[in-house]
Amino acid sequence: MKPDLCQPVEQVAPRLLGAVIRHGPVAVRLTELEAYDGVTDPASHAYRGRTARNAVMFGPPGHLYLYFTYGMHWAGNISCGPEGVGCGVLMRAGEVIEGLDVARSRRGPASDRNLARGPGRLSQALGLHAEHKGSDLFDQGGPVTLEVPPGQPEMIMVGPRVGVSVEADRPWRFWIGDSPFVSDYKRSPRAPRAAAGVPMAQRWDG
DNA sequence: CACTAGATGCTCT
DNA sequence: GAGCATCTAGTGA
Repeated sequence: MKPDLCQPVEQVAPRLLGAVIRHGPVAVRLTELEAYDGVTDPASHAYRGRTARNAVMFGPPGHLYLYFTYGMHWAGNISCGPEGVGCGVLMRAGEVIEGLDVARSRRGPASDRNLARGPGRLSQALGLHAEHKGSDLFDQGGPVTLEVPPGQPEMIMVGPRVGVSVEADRPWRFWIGDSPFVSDYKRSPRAPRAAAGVPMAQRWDG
């Protein structure tokens, strides 16, 4: 089924936990997602307006926004919000559930737990790169597809996003509470110290 | 196990 | 030129 990706992005992100992204033989069940909103969120690539890089986020919802960072990693997002609004959900981690042999060969010596734990690793395990920019994830004939099962995982957790230097306390990271296929929290060294009373992880109740 | 330094190149200012 | 929604390999315990 195709969920409503035009709800507020911090409501869409938890809704997509448990979804399965597939590229060829490799399928990954998403265990950890982060919301980025172009209007209210200075941590979003879309906050400063449309550019060549982030244009996919301003396009129709349900497309793949891929960006290259740290000189060697691709990170994948699901574009959200109506056309003209730059929102996205970062796929931060997942569990490889099909195509393990292919995923392992792409990931070298990594353990199975680390095959897709982290945005760069997830993209590498799936074999995503420049040619998949902008793919329609809900086009069954396209190279990369997303399948969202009805219902939601039992235990959803929420806490601040990993690695952002601004808005580092905003609790817009969501993950499946009992999954081992989830990142460790790491605060950006450039971010100011956490404000008092900000929980690193708490149960999410939609 | 915990911690950290360095790699590496695209994007925007 | 600065910054980056990261990752790996290395060290030390």
